[in-house]
Amino acid sequence: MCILIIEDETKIASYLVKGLIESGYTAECVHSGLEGLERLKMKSYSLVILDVMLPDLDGWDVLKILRQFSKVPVIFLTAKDQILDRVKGLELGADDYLAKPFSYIELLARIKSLLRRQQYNQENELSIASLKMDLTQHKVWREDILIDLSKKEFNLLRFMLLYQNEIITRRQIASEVWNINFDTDTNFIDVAVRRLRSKIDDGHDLKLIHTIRGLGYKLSVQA
Amino acid sequence: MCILIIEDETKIASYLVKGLIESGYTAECVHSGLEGLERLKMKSYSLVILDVMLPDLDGWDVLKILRQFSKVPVIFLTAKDQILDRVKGLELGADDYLAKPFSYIELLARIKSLLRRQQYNQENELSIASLKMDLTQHKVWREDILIDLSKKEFNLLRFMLLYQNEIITRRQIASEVWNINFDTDTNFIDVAVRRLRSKIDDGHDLKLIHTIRGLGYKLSVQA
DNA sequence: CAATCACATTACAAAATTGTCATGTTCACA
DNA sequence: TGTGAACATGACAATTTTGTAATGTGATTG
Repeated sequence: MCILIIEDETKIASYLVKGLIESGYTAECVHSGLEGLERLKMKSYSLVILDVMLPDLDGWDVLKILRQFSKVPVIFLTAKDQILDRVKGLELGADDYLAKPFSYIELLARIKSLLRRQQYNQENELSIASLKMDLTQHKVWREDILIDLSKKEFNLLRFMLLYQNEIITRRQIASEVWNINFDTDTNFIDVAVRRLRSKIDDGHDLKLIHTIRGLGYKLSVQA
Repeated sequence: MCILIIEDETKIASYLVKGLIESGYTAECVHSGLEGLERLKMKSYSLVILDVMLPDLDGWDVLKILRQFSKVPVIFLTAKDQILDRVKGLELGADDYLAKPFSYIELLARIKSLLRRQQYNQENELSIASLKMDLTQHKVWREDILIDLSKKEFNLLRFMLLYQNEIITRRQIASEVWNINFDTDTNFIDVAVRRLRSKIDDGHDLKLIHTIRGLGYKLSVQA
């Protein structure tokens, strides 16, 4: 949890660093936009607090360049009555704003909430056609409709998505999804596939799970 | 899915770009280490194919600098009999190797597998003390021992981890984990917490789930 | 074209999950 | 110190998930 502060007013900067460290974060501070970008390229931070008024590049430019290589959340510090600039910042991809002078308590609350949102929303998606899986939230949609899958169904579908457009054998499925590395005489995989189909393919014209006779199954748009 | 090729032999480079594009990837190519680093700073790639023999910086140096700001998977192209260098590359964080001359089919297989591993392993962890949760793999450990949680138990624990060190009320839990936004007269949350405790705290001296009498619960090291 | 093989489908039962309730325990305060 | 409120715990039942087995269906092959 390291926070980078880009702020040229040393009073404010050291006040922030001190406060954040007391609050349990690691905090570093630089006093110009270029220095800030340099640091951000070399090290990964959890969050950036960025002042608009800076000696070399201004905050907007820093943000614009930053967004070309990083999605790190940014809290902007703007002067009191630059409300109009909010639009500008939003377009560039800042995540939050705070007008100077600001209350430390409020800043801390925003940091907390931003880090939490960040952690939660790190999108980690697998998809094919209209089928989407969010690995982090453990959710699946077909045509944007949320589908409730059981644990085994979810794991099976994740495996199929990972190997989409490739034929996967029952043996592979048994090994990866059930951790069973020998052949069984039952058809539990067929049944599992059936159940998955009933949830993601039944009622749709475009089927995604295809049977490859004699080999196994394949998740793909075309059979 | 954009792949960056850093390779000074233009013949090999253009052969690779052509092949990868035919295989459905987007591919870009630069002919020196410095150029490569420049690109990698400015844009995010899914994978890098990096030749060891380069005109300015050699592959090892490129990798060393790259690893300071990026975790992008790298496949190394080394000359035939530099087996010893494998160790060197491993230490620096390369993900795979291929000895020149290489077969395109083999390269493609390695790319596929690397991208897959990458997608699967994007670690997305929440943790406190010896308790770890991997959101992507949907797994939980205490003291590195895997713990099997039910869906509700997992969601409850995720919520607690997200709000660790803060007091969370039954009302909040009901809302976030059960999507119940009114008060019920039953104690189902108490029971759920009990079940979670039995899996993550029972048998450990250091308890992580604390009751805050009159308010709710708190996940933390200190009560 | 019939026999067989591979897979689909359904039904059933075992196991796991989840919510409810009754009862036990602990804590705070009178 | 005793009493009630707040919480813990264990038992139960409803529900869901999961594996097994029997039967149905369609494709392939001799």
